[in-house]
Amino acid sequence: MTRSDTIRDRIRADILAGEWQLGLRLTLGALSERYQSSHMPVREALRELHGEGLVVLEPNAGARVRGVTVGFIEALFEMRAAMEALTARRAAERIGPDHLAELQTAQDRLETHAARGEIDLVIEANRGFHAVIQGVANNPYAAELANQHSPLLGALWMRFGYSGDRLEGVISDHRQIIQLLGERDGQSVAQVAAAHVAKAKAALLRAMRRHGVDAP
Amino acid sequence: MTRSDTIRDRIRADILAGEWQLGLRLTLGALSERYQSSHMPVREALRELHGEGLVVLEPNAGARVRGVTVGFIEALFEMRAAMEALTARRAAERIGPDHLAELQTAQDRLETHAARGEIDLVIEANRGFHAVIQGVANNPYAAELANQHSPLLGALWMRFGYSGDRLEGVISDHRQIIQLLGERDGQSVAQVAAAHVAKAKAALLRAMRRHGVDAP
DNA sequence: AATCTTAAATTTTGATCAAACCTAAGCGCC
DNA sequence: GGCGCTTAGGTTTGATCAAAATTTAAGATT
Repeated sequence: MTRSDTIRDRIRADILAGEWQLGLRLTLGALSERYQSSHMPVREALRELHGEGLVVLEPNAGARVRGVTVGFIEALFEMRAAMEALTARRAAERIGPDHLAELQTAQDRLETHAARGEIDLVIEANRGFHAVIQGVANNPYAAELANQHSPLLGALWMRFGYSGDRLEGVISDHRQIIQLLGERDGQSVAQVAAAHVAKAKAALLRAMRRHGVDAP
Repeated sequence: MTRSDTIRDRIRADILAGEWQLGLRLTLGALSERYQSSHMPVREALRELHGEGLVVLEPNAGARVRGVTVGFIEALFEMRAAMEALTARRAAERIGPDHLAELQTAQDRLETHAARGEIDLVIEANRGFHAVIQGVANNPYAAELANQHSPLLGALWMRFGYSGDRLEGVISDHRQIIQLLGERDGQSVAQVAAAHVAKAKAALLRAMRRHGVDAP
């Protein structure tokens, strides 16, 4: 793990923790002092975060914090819903028994960790579940695009919580997705996948409001 | 326009021109010599191109060219189809007479340039048309994501051509989209928008094959 | 002869320094 | 007194150099 990577993660965590307010200008001097490094790793970290959407860059004017607002979250999840629906539909066309077994394994792991309340492992297992579907869909570039935001999403869940009833919903959705993929019902699985993401959006926004973020 | 910006554009053009083959390792030394600069602007340019999807980065292992293959183009346009459908549906919910007039103006400009065969201005006007729809949809972050690849797409069209019958198809699709947005028929406009992108994908792939790129 | 180890060369990453660029405050001029 | 220019401060961008990591190749050992 390179230095600019760790700095990127720390800046992301600080933004999500509300350390800096929306639109604040992030200067290289301040950041490099805060994280005890030279300017360069900070520069690269900011470009990475720009790719994740957490930071906006303007030429010759540096970087600004993009606030994690309700509008931002809604946009992010709407995009994800569209992508997941697409991926699920494609996966339904190509899935076979071996892939179904793989999917079930990922799901079993997720449920085990859920039962034990190991949130971070649940998040990781969830990523694994969706990675299997992406693999079946055989569209590596689409998967890459969809995963561009996964560190951000993981950090959001860790910060704002992953409630028990949310876990139940995820598990039931996943079971339904496995079922429908097995029946190769692309139309239905696309709808369930989109709804799955929509539920996640609602749950996250609820949790954010509970933490007093961006009330309206 | 900063130096890393121009280098970014030149690298992109060189990749699309087939200057380097798929998977070739791009070393900082070679690139900085080729473009007569130091390492740093090249580094930033490569990170930008990584965001566009033209280059893959691995820690401590530098950058590799991602070939503009059929699979890559298909993935890119499938994502765009999903996004455009989403945006169009949202726009249908919110559009008003003033926005419709704005859209018609953009379309008129596109048709004027098309009649004169000014391809580069057509591409620009086309971006304008879709920008209006994105504005109406009022989802700036989704728009940003969708536009992340627009320099790449523009370069692709410039390189592989924009045939006359393709122009006709674009114009007719756009007219239909305006019509359906005016009727606030979100369901239909989403379908037309998705089909619009699908046609673009087919046209581009045809043009690429004509140029002998990635035959299968 | 093949494989593991080790060392050299190349390459990426990080630090420091110089130059170009925006921002803003102070001064003179109308 | 208000407006525009100039200059000074700070910030981003670019260049150069040092250090860490990786890859390549050669040599020794089994």
